Amino acid sequence: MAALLNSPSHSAEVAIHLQTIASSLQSCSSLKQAKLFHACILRNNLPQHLYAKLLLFCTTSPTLSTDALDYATLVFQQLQQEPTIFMWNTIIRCYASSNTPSQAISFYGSMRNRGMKPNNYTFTFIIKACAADSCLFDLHGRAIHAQSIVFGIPNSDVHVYTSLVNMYASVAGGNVEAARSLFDRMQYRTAATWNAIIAGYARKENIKDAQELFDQMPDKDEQSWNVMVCGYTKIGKFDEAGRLFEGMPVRTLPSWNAMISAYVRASRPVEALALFREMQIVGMRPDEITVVSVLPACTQLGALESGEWIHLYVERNRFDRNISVCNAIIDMYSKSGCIDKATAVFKGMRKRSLVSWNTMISGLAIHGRGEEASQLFIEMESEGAVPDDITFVGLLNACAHAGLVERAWIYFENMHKVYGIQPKIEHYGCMVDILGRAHYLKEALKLINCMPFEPNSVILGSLLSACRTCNDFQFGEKILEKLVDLEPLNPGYYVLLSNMYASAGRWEEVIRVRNLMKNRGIEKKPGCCSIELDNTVHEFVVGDKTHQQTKQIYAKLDEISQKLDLAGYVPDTSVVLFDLDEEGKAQNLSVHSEKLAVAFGLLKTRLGKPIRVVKNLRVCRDCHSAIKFISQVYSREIVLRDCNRFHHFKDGSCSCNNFW
DNA sequence: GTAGGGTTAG
Repeated sequence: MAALLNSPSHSAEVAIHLQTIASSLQSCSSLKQAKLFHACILRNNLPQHLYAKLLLFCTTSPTLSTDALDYATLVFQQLQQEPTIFMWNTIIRCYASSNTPSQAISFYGSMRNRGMKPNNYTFTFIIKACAADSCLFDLHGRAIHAQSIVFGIPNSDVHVYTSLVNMYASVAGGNVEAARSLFDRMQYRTAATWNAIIAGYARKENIKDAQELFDQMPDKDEQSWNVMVCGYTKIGKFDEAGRLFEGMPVRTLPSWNAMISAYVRASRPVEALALFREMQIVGMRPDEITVVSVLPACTQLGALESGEWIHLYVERNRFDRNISVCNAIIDMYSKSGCIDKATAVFKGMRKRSLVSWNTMISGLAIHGRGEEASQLFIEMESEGAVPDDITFVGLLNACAHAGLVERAWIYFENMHKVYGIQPKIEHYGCMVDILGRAHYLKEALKLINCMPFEPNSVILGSLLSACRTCNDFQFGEKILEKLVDLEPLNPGYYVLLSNMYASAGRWEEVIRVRNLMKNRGIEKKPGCCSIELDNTVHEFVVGDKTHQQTKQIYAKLDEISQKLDLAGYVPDTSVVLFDLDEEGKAQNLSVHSEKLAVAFGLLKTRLGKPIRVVKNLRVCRDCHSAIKFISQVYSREIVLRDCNRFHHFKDGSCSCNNFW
């Protein structure tokens, strides 16, 4: 090829090489090579049909990069002659499955303007584009269906009609009934047609019709089973899904991926990880999708060891070129307490998406690294990334966890003024939170009053914590009652209310609230802590005695308690809900899930290794103070994730500066 | 020389 580039263009010589070029293009594997061929075509003034080959190559490489797509577009736009229908189809097909399907429709528009008549291939591609985006469907879906009839596509065309069935059945604003009536009128159907309509029913959580068609389907293929598995997981019927999964003739990679992602979506990370391990035992190799699906399971659990293992797997298999994979790893590390590792992955990425920046900024925020988050935002802008509303949630959270009131105001005002993003209720929530923590209760109220939304439970919740910070019990009580009205089944508010009365010593009120809960059948969500050791997650609730090593754990607790006494720790009994005497309260505190998990961590890990604990609720005030002491007395770094943020305990203090 | 359906995303 290089020889062809340099040699003078003798038409005879070129003709000899034509065949070579055409066949090489098919096996050519990099964009760089494609460019070389392009140069070759230009240099030798080779015929137009080779451009078709070139386009085809650029757009069918196994992982279609945006670079290849951009390049193909350039080639297409610079064609000297009018493109053939094949070329139009090639470029449209490519955009239909890209992340900008609207471009496919634009190209179709130009094609029509230039008088080119679409064929059956064209329709499958533009229908696919409409199926990918509900806005596109709303704008063009039905019109394109009508045009297919105008241009003479018969309903015996199984490809076009399957695409149509899929479009109506899958798009958010479509309807399965329209898809069904097309399906019923089709002369020929393939497995793809059946799967499309069954998936449509399953997506709409109409498992009955899905199952009925599945039972009628003549030749089921592997995908048919996957569709049903997904359908059952979607409505929470994991037993049924599991039975299908176990019983299907062939379990393909998507089958495993479907089950794993379903468990993760249902917040059942333990089962997701178990399946992930099982698939490797049976010799199924995880791909990028598996990894993106399973990583949030590690994130949910704070299961750092499993997460690290997956990171290693990603590097070995070169999945780290995939932006989504990296984003999931960054999120896993930052939510598992390793913000520095998250930063390292972020820095190592060759290309980043908006999600990458947002994930990193939110990660820094939950670790209280407000300055670094702000710095990253500057870097983000200098690299030309455009922030969205989620970026600002991250930035405001960063200010909240670091107590940066002034900076928060600037972001809040600029988001509309400079970036044209209307603040949503979550942004107001962040601001109320920030103002409240800084004791600006009046300003917080003022902001709520001029907000264009009705205050929801999040806003009221932030206001409530502001009342606690400012010790305004009367106002706090009012807000709480409103919250209990707003969400009468949320146990958290009753507990808060009860706590508030308890700390004021108003025990009759405490009993009244607790009876209210009882009468309404509401149970307090039990606080639960988990700690991962040797790839196993151990869970503890208050006063837990179910662990195999309970005896040792309680002995360790005794030892801790003695050492803490000597160090000057005094239990903060104001946090106890019940009307116990002081000794009883201290007893209750000493077996909180946080302390059990930390005791177990001290027992089972060697000196110098940080102890990582995850709590499902907010960390208790007394445990927070006790763990500070433990970090000093035992010279141990303890990283605790609660439902809001991270606490890094070291040498007797915590990274949150007592803000949480 | 192009086609249809299933699995991911803060």
